[in-house]
Amino acid sequence: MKAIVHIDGDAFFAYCEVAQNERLRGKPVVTGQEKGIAIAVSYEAKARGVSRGMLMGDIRKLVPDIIILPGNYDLYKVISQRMYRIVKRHAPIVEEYSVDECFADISDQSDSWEELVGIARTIKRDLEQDLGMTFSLGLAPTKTLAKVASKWVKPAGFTPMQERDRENFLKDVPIGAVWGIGRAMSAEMQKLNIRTALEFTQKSQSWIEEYFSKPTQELWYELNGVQMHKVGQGNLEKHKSIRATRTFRPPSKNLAFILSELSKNTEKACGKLRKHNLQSKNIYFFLKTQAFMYKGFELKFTAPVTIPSEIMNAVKENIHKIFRSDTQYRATGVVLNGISPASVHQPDLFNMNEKIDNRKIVYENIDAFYKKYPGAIFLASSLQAITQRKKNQIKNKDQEMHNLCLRLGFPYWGEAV
DNA sequence: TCTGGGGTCCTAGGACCC
DNA sequence: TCTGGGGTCCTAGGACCC
Repeated sequence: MKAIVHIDGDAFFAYCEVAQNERLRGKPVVTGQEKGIAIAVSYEAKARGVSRGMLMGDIRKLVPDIIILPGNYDLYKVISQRMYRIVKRHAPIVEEYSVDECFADISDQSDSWEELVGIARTIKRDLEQDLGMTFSLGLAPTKTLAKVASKWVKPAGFTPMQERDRENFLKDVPIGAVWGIGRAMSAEMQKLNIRTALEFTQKSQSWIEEYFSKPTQELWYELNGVQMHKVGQGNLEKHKSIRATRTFRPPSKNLAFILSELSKNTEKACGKLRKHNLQSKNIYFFLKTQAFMYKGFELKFTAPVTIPSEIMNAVKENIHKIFRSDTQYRATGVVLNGISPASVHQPDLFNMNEKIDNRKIVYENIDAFYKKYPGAIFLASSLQAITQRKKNQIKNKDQEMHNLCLRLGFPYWGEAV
């Protein structure tokens, strides 16, 4: 018998804060102070009308005694790792799906449904006792059904879904609420007169194969209780790509400004790359137009890179392939693909290693310095992006550090680096 | 919701090759 | 070789997720 548990932390970031500070318990709490919008909302705050994405100013008006906290992502990560450890005590196969969610395959633990339910309950009890916060769990024959089940009762819910009650659940699930059905697919389903998950599952296999592509076909099987997606044991640490993007306002058609935004994003992405001791070979950079269209270009390096100025030189050479001076852009982004551990050093033919190594040493120093004074160092090519923020009166940590940097007379690191 | 940021996976269609 | 058919590889962009 297939038995998959889906485990979902309730308003995870908010209750991590509560678990760390008992005085917050029972009070309305939101995180996201540094972004100015609510990122996580405790159920006490939800009960009083606060929702995700709401502006902090509006929240204060609505709930004067609200507790607003900045995100503490290191803390959430530590608690997340404890969560995985607890689940792994009871299940051999655990997929770390996101910081607050995981799947566990307990199929082989027992042939009795009652016992499987017992195991899931034990996982829930241990999580809540050890971590001081609540979780919602679903137990079902496939991952997709387990997702439906864990959402059924929230917060602190536990919902077992056996094959025989599957249809009873699915008749009340709007098709757009199913994991894997987004806005576009949802609209298509409406056109085909499919409103609920049950209606979708009742279509014939041949009909599904005619109308939908692979991912949606797999969803059909999953919702019909046939496992298509195994619980993988992948670790979130192994990323395949690293990305940095930023939206700016107002939109711009100024090439120099856009290049400076790309430079900023490149520095950010490379910082993350070096922090994880990785290197990248394929770098994709893109512009996002005001009309939400993307135009991008992929740079392929023969030897892996970790250093922003090398990338920016190539970006500048190629930007004209995607940039149109008559188009307004609202964001830029840089994606590092082809990632490998930095220790795998590819010797290159032209004996450039010495030069590269010197730069690496400089950047090792920069990374150490950055830890002490976040935001204090950046490429000269990022300068315009930073001064633009000043114009926009955006007060944030970066800006403060920039001012501090000016006051203290730190040098800017130019492209000579 | 006129729309943030960081990820993954899929696919149509172009390039290239018999 | 004005022109068929079919395979493979690659990439830009779409769709979805948290």
